[in-house]
Amino acid sequence: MFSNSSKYAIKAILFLAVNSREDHRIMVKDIAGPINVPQAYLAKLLQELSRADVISSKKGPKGGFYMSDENNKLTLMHVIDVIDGKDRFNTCLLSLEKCNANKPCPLHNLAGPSRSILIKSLSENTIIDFSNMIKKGKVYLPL
Amino acid sequence: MFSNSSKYAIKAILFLAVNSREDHRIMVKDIAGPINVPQAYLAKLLQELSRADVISSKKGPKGGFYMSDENNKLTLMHVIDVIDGKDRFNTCLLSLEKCNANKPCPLHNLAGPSRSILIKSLSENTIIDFSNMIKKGKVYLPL
DNA sequence: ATTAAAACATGATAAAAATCATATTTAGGA
DNA sequence: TCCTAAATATGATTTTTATCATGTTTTAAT
Repeated sequence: MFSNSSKYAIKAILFLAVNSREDHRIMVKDIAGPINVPQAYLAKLLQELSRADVISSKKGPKGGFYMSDENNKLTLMHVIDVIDGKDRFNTCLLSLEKCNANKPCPLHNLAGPSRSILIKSLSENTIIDFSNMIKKGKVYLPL
Repeated sequence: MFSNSSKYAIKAILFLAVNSREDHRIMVKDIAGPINVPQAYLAKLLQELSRADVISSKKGPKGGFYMSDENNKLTLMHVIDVIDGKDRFNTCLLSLEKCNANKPCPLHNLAGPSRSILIKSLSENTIIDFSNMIKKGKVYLPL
C-alpha cells in the first residue's frame, strides 16, 4: 500500500506534530528510536521532507526538526505525494488504464468504495486533525 | 497494495478462467498480449503458479495453460498468498506490531473497515465467482 | 573567534522486485 | 522414429527501494 519511506514519513510527522514546536525542536536521533526507524535512513527522509516544506528544521546546536503551523495544515496525502510521487492511489487495484465506475474491472467494486473513503480521509484531514485524535486518546501513538 | 507480480497473476488467471478449458489450452504468447504483461515475465509467473497448483498446464504441441475445475475453486487471496507470500494483508497500514482495534494507530480506523471488506471479498469469492461476474457483464475484462 | 552540535548534501552499498535470456524436457504429429 | 511446439528450469541483468556512511555547512554558546 504505502512504501516503507511513506510509512516512516507519516510516523515521523505524527510524532513531530504531537511532540515538537517551533521552540521545541527534536533531533533525528531522538525521533528514530520512538518511531522505530533506522536513524540514518530517517535522517535522509527528514531532509527530503524539509526540502519539500513538509516539515521545518533548524541547524546547529539546539537545532532539530519541528512542525510549523503551516506544516500542520498539510494532509498526509500530500506527504505521500512528496515521498512516493503522485498517482500512488489514483490507479485501479490492477493498474488498469481503462477501469472506471462505468466499466469496472473485477476488483473495482470490491475495493472501490472503501478505497475512496481512505483516499478522502487522507486528503481531507490535516495533520492537526490527526494530532488532535492522538491527544484526545482516540488513537494511539507508540509507532 | 499488490505487487506487480500479483496483479499479473490475477489478470492471467481471470483471463484463463474465462477463456480456457482443459480441452482448450492457451499458450503464454496468447495470454501476454491481451492482458498486457511482458511475455517472458509472464512465462515465469505462470510456471510458478502451475508449480503451486493454482493453474494447470500441458507441455508440447497443442499444449498450454488452463484452469481445471479444481483451480477454479480457489480464491484470489490464495493466489496472492502464493505470489507475495502470506501476511501481505495481515499488517496494519503503518506496519505497526501493536496496532489493533483496542489501541488503533491513527490510520487504523480510516482504512480498517475498507480493508476488511476487501480481504473478505478476496477470501470468500472463488475464481468461478469472478468469471461469472465477467460473463454476466457485471465487470469487464480488457486487462 | 573557536568549538561543537546539529541539519544538509552526496554518494556508496545492499536487498528486493522486475525483467530478460536460454538451455532442457515433454508430447503430439508426420 | 524424428521433428517441432510447447512448458519447465535456471540464471543473468536491470531497476527500484532501502539502507548505510561521510564530508560540508550553519549556528548557538563559550
